[in-house]
Amino acid sequence: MAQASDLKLFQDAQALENFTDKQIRILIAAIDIFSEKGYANASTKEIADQAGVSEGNIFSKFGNKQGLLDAIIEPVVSMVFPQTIASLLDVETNRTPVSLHAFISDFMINRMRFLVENKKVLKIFIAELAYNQETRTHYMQSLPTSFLKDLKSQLNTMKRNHMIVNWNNDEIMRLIWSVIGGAVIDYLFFDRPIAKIEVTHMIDALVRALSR
Amino acid sequence: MAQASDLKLFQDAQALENFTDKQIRILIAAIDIFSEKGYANASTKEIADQAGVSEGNIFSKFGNKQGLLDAIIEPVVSMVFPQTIASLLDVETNRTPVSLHAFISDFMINRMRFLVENKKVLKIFIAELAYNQETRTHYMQSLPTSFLKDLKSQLNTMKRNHMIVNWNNDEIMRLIWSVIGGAVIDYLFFDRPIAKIEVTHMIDALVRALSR
DNA sequence: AATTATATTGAGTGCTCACTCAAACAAATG
DNA sequence: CATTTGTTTGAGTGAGCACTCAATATAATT
Repeated sequence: MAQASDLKLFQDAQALENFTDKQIRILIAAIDIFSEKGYANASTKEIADQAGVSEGNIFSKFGNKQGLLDAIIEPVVSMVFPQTIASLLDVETNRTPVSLHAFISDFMINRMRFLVENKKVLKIFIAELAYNQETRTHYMQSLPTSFLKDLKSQLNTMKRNHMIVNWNNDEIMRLIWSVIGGAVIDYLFFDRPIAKIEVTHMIDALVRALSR
Repeated sequence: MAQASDLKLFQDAQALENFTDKQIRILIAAIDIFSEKGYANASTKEIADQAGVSEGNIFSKFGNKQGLLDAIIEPVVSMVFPQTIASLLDVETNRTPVSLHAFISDFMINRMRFLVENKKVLKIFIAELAYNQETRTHYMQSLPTSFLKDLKSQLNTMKRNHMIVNWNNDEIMRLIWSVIGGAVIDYLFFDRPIAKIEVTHMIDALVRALSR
């Protein structure tokens, strides 16, 4: 069911200011339908009907169908990565060098909260990434390099202090996002709730896996 | 680029016997195009052109567009899971109880080989699973319960012998397929090759993470 | 060679789609 | 109230889509 709370990300980004009531209803309906059947399988007529507005209204505000998708996805990429950096820097300033456990649990808890708050929108984003090469390269190149640099310098410090395994940074990062991603997909696509104890387990597992 | 080797799975399944040369070319073209832009964004005209056949030929053999997708995906579900069972039973008969390391490394190496051999077809399958709810429930319910039962009984044995952590089986299995899946997605969707050393690292990481 | 069976063609069909645009409506401003 | 500015409408349009089918080519059988 379509809900105004699916717009959490837009509120945070103060992106709703230039939208009328009807245009917001279009966004809600589009998020709902895109997340159910995928962008390519959704028609603008269907979205307009569910939103209770005329089809033309979609185009006068968003230009075309792709513009509607972009309006939904843009806040994801413009907020996910900066927020993650912020959370990392926060850990870093508290303790140096950061403990592996603190590093991983902060990262995980932060991202899990974000996930739950933006379920449908993230589902659309992930599905679209899986679906075609163009979208993939387009959005991945916008992944800020500063984000990756901060993460990697953290890992390098921990390696120097013999706190973690001496793998490539890419491998370490992949292991972390694999474990998070597995739970995310289970939650988003197979409706399996994530219990608190499971998050604890995943953190412990990652700490054991990466400790040296 | 479209290649006959993309049909590996079909050869294994002896599924090519009832196909003519032109129909095989249709399959190759469809695998190529579906994996690039997604099923919903591909047109039958486009597939026919790339295969160098008439559009009608697609429909006389496969009935409709969905039938073409089914013909591509069916061998995946009918072979992936049975093969995995076979590999597991193979480990089991060699040693009882199986060592955690043997269990995980057999599982991983087996699945990695399958992955590399069926890259494009798996990409289509995964993307379609991500894209719409219907496909997801349709294919997941065909996941043989015997497969899961065998896996879980293995895990229970290892738990009884205090070889692994005392989590829910679902959690343990999710951790394993998360780590594998992360590498799979990196390989399939972001074209990152998987080095041998990385597989070793992943196996070690899982053993450390799950050992008790 | 004649006949039957199967494979392939490609122009044609109806339908759905994203998108347009002139007109109607509403809100704000002087 | 009059005018401007912005919003919303919905019938209409052309393009592209999956799919049909009668005709033709090819292969198999007798």
